[in-house]
Amino acid sequence: MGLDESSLSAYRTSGLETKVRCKECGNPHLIRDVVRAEIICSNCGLVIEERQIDMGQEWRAFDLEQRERRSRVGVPITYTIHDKGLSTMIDWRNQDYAGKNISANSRATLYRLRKWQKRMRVSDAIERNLAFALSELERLCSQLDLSRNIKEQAALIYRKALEKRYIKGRNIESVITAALYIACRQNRVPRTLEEIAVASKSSKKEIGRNYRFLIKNLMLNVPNRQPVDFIFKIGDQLQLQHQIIKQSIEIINASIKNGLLSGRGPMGICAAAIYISCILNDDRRTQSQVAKAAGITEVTIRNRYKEICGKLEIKLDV
DNA sequence: AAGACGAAAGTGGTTGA
DNA sequence: TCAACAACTTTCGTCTT
Repeated sequence: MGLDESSLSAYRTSGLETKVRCKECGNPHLIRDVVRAEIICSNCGLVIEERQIDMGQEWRAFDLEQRERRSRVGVPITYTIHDKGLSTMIDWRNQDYAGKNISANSRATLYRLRKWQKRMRVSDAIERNLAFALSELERLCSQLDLSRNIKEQAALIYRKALEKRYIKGRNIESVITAALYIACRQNRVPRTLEEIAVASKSSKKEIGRNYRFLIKNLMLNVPNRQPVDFIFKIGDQLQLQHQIIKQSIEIINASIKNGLLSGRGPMGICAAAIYISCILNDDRRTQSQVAKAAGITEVTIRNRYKEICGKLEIKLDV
C-alpha cells in the first residue's frame, strides 16, 4: 500500500491518525478506520488491530455475589423474574407477634436489621434496573455492530446516571440508548441518532431528549460531529477508491478553513465533498446515490457543493 | 428516461425575550 | 413559554444529457 506524503497529511489534519507505531515497519503514522474498527499502517498497509473475537464474558462483576449470579455455569439466570415483589419487610412497630413491647436491647438490633434490609432492597432495585438496561445495551450493540469499548463506555455512563437517581421517571430503554449515542459521539464512531433510533425501541425525539439531559447533568464532554467522521462509512457504501476518499478529506479540510462549516450539518459537507471528489476523479456517483448513502437529501448536497465549489474555486466540467 | 436543478412550502430544533 | 429563525426536507415542475 504505502501512502504518499500528501495523503498522510490529509489524514493527519482530519484527526484520523493515531499515535501507535507499526509493529512491522516501525512507521508512526497509523490511520484509524472507525467503521471497521481497524488501525491500518499508512506505510505498509498492515492491519494492526482488527475486530477481535472476544473470548471473555460480556458482563462485568464487581463482587463475588455478582460473579456467581452472572456466571453462565449452571442454570441461566433470569433478570426479569427476580424477587417477584415477594421480599419481606420488617415491621416498623417495636412489638413482638403478641403485641408486647420489645426490650431496648432487641430494639437496637431490629433497627439495624431494618436499615440493612432497606439498603438491600434499594441495591436490588438498582441491580434489576441495571440488568435490564444492560441487556438492552447488548442487543443494541450487536444490532448496530458496535465494539466492546463503546458498550463499556455506554454502560459506565448509564451507571453514573443510575447512581445519581436520574433514571427515575424515565424510560430505561431510551436512557440506555442515549448513553450509547453519547459513547459513539465521544469516540467519533459514525452512527447517527437516526440509525440508533431505528435499532432502538424509543423514538428519536425521546433519545435526543435524554441525550441532552445526560450531557447536562453528568457534565459530559461530547465533541461536535466532524465531516471527516463519516468519510469512511459513506466511502465504503459507495465503494470509493482511496484516491477519492483522500481528496474528499482535502476538500473537507479546505472547506473548514474557509468557514463553510458554521451552522451546517457535517453530513452535508461530507456528502458534498465526496460528490465533488467523484466528479474530479472521473468516477461519478449521482447526487441521489451519495444522498442515500449519507442519509440526507439531494437538495442539501446541491446547496453544499455549490457553496464549496464557489468558495474553493473548483470548476467542474459537467 | 435518468439525472440535475431550483423554487416553494413544510418540519423540527435552537435561541432569546 | 412562545415566537423568530436558520438549516434541512419534501415535493414538484423544468431543463439537460
